[in-house]
Amino acid sequence: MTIDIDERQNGVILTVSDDFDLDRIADSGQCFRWEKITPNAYRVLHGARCLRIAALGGGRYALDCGEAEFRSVWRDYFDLDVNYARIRAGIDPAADPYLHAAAEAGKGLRILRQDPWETLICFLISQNKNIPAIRRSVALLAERCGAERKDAAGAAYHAFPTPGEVAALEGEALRRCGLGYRCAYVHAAAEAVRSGALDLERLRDADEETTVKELTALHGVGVKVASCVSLFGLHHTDAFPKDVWILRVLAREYPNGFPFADYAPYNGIIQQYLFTYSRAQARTAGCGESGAPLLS
DNA sequence: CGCCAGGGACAAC
DNA sequence: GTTGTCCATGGC
Repeated sequence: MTIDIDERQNGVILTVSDDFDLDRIADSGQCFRWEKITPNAYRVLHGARCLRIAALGGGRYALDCGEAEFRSVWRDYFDLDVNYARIRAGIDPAADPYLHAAAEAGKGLRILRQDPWETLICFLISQNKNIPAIRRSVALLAERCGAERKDAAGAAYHAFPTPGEVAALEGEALRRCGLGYRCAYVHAAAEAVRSGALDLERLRDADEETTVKELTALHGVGVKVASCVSLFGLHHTDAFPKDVWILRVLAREYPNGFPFADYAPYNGIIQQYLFTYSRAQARTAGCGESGAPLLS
């Protein structure tokens, strides 16, 4: 696997030999602030930053940032030092044809290294919402209290708000972001991070048991949301969030249990293939499968 | 309109 | 430990 950078006048040209499909990542339910701006380009909002990235075909991408910013920020964010094709190759099609099909269908997915604070708030908001509704609430929150900035093209965007900015919001202002009963959860989490009572950076190198224990101490954070923060915000690639779609797959395809030992420490990446495959199949199958009961 | 959503708190067994 | 109910709101 190789990545190459070619600096141009208004950005860089990135060439990647590994899995990297912008549409698959944007629709994977791990990030909620990617905006599709043309059929093959996105505006990617990450913390206080914004990047335009366009797929040119043949593993080439145009990014509107300088080489230094690419090396210090975006290379890490897109997880470009991890070889996803090699991880997919570890799936034995004979041993698990279903997972193999899911990984083939999900080829191009990567687990972004998002900011843990932003990830915590996004997944706190995510509970009992569908993905379009999560996007909407997160965008409203950023518009409400995130600093207004300009991207490289001069277009405005809002930075993801800081813990202090969210903690300072009045209850009514939070409620207008469509947060419903999650308002108190979001406010308390912001205060915990602002005050230092919760140190997310310290969890980067913590084991999974410690991570889940500390995160679930927050009101409104259960094991599933904690696992999402772990996987998408702390890059603990073995974390395995179980939402309604994954529970459905586990019940239907793995009635005797999922073989986690076979894929450690990449069960989180495997989980992402199963998640997107499950949702894609429900959509193509029409309304038959999607409403199926969770068990049997 | 009714059902569902990248769930979790809480009470009741 | 497991199960049922409720939560506020929007997508489809």
